[in-house]
Amino acid sequence: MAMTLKELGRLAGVHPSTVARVLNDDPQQRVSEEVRGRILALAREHGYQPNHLARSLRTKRSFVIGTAIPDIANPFFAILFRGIEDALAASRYSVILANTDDEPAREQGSIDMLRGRQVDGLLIATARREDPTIEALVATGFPFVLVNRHTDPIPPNAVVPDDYAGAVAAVEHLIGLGHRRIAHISGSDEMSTGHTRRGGYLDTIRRHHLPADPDMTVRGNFREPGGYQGMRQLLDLPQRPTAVFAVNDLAAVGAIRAIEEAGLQVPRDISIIGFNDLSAAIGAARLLTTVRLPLHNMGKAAAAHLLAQITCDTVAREPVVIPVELVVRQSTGPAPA
Amino acid sequence: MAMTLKELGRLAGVHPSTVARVLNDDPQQRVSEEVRGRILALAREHGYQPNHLARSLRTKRSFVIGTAIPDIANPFFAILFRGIEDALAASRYSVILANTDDEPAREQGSIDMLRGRQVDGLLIATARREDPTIEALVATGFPFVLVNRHTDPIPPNAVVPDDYAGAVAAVEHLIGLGHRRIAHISGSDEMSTGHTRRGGYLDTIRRHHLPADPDMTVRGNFREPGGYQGMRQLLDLPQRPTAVFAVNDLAAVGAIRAIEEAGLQVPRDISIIGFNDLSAAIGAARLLTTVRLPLHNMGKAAAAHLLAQITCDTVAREPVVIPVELVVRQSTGPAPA
DNA sequence: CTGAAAGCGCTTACAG
DNA sequence: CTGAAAGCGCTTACAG
Repeated sequence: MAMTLKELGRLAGVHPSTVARVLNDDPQQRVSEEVRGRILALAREHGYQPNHLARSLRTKRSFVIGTAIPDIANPFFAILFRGIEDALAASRYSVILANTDDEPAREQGSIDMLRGRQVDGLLIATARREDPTIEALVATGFPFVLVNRHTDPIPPNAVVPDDYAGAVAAVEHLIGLGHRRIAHISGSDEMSTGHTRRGGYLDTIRRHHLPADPDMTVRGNFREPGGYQGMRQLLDLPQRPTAVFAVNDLAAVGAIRAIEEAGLQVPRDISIIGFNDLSAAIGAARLLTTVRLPLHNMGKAAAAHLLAQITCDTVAREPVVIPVELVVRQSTGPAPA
Repeated sequence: MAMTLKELGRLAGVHPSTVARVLNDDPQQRVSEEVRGRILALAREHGYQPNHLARSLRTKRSFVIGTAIPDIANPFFAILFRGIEDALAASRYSVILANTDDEPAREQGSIDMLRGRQVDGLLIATARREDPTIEALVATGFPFVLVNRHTDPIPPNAVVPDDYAGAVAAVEHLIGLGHRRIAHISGSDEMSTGHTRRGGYLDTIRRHHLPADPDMTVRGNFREPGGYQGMRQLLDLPQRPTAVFAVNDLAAVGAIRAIEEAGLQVPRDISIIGFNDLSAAIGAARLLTTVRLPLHNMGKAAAAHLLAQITCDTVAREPVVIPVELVVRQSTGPAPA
């Protein structure tokens, strides 16, 4: 049986509301030192822990944030989530996590569940560019922020990577190395990340008047097997690319596997560049040239953005676009002669 | 403003308790079809979601489980946690996660925070063999289960890998390949996993009358850099081992990196075996011989064990020991002549 | 079949 | 400086 204010009041011989005042350090009204000391001692002795449920019901603030994530077992989202949890814990918030496996019905179900649990706000990493669930959420005025992926057009309550600049930097790096047949293993066009990176790739190819052969873009899925399959397709082309921009590191790792299986070498025969820089998490990406995204920081920034919205009751005016940075390692090199 | 029972009652022209009865499908007392239909329609129309806070306060069941994890960004714990979340979600429980970074003070703080939030039980993946925080928790009678790591001696409310059998199988595999100088890169002896695996290694070495040189056990830390450093130590030995049992896959990957950096080859010069089988998560472990632990299932089993304890109000009589299985891949081979 | 009331453990405006 | 009361949104035993 957990200790309550009422019981503590009984033991101290005072009214429960007096106990509440000293335990909450109520700035309005002073309590005599004698009573305060007695209560504090009793609370410590019995290890009193306030019941957050009751407090939340009364104050209408739960200090819990809900997070919808495609899959916490994916290292990308695990690191993002760690950033979120770190920032939230520092502000005394807790987080309830729901995995959606990128199924729209589960995104909807998770958001309903989380709101039923009276979370103070939502961090959503599952947005598709067209997302009726999120459109409906906007209409309710409930506080939330989109992280990593945004709906179209980008709303002010979003914290996302600079996908476009990153894609441009990646492709220009390859062009700078002399490559002209540059392919792209894309993600899904339903997500802003996949769509924007593909756009950056295409624009850069065209701006440099390189061949924009439709065969040079193959569809992956943000995961290792998608990169592997995509690369196999590219290797089967009559004229294969000399360089590939993969939508993320996992796809790049899959592509490298396909290349090595085909008896070719990276970067001697084909250069590969990824996106995110998960080298610290996935050993296979240790030597990968990539576009570094400060993932843990992006999580912290998203949490901060949401807390600002909740506590200041203001709506953000601008999305936060996280800068990315080219990291040249050993998977890219000069175009073969 | 969220819809409440009271408001719904007002709209339907009935008492709030009647609304509660139909929405909760109260089996005790029947409600007329007419009233029931009216209420159901209204609830749907207004998207009524019950307030879990209020319900939990009243019923003293929050349907929330607290989980203490060293670091969700570590793929091992991310996969374990995914199993936990899957099992919990299937039973309509939510989970609040706290990262402790293996700091005892944060384990204590997390458990206090979680209990303050009135979770129905705790899943603890941060136990040390001697753990005053957990000892104190036992004394309170609060429901919890230890997962992956246990306090000593192993309590009934634990779900852990068969560390001992796995270590024995790993070392016997190496012995079967003809190795006699077999080293161990250990984890920490403060954790049951590290301690038990080291015990299994030593016992097996001795049972087969192989040299049990103290230099053959080096201390790692369950992570890649620990494996790397440990292997460097082993390579510096006057007589280096021909095979190494690493406490887990991450350490094994680090060991392989050290071996390759030294210009040697796996398994031609040195065989390496890991533990866990994270090959699906970390590409670098793709070809690693290891002891497979069904991690996702262990998470599910731990959650089930806890839910049984909560709903049946019975205390488990036996710990659950998850069987492990040797997976032979390409990092182990015959001892060099 | 439905209403009225009590109470979960807090917070907080109102008295005195 | 402290008490008494109301109320957050539910559930549930008690009436009728």
